[in-house]
Amino acid sequence: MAVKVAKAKEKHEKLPALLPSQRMAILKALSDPRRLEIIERLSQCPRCTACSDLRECLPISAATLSHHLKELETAGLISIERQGKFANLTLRRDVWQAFLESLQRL
Amino acid sequence: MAVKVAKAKEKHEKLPALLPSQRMAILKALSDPRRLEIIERLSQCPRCTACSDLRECLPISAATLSHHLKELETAGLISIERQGKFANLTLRRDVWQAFLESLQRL
DNA sequence: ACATCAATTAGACGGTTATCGAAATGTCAA
DNA sequence: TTGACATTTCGATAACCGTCTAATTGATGT
Repeated sequence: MAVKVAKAKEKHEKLPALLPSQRMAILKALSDPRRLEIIERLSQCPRCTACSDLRECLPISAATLSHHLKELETAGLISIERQGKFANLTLRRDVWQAFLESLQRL
Repeated sequence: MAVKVAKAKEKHEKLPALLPSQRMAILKALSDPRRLEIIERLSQCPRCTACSDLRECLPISAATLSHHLKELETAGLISIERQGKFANLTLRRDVWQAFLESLQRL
């Protein structure tokens, strides 16, 4: 999923512009306060141990958090790297940048 | 409503940063395909005669369009200038710019 | 005054979504 | 193996939201 984006990041290639449908998916994903806060926190930490850390800040159940994370992942904004019991989240800064540019281009 | 923004535009002042609540309101407003398309169209035309023009493009009833316009106005993204029977819409480009910057600042 | 037209409001309906508790899955350590 | 722990999935519930039709408001021209 969203393979091109990951490859482009590794190879320092220029990202293709976001499709309108991808832009819409991201906007929908950002239209919830908890999800926006997750993105904000991920953007501040270079690495963020997942739910464990996030659940200390957000007043939601583990189930709800898991739901939001899946939404963000589906929208392409974060990647979830599972390691044993835990899950590490990272903001996809290249996708985020492409998203901002697609809004600037209007 | 959003008086400071309008004044700042006229006087070429620097806009204050968006409050988190304003940013959230704008994100919510943009999370609907029709509203995003309205913003897109407004950004292309320097002046856009309201519902008359928009309804030719959007497959929605007048009532639904009116609802969406009110949402965009409440979020601060557009201003509606009523002249007799008609309503003229304009994108608040200063608010839009402030919104983009508040996302870049993350 | 009246008819017409643009836009808004009111009210209802159906689909979507955020949320939870409970159960399931999977991992690690003793 | 067994138990504890992190995360996900399931099923249900309540609130929200986009949409419509019908009725209303307000302005214009005859």
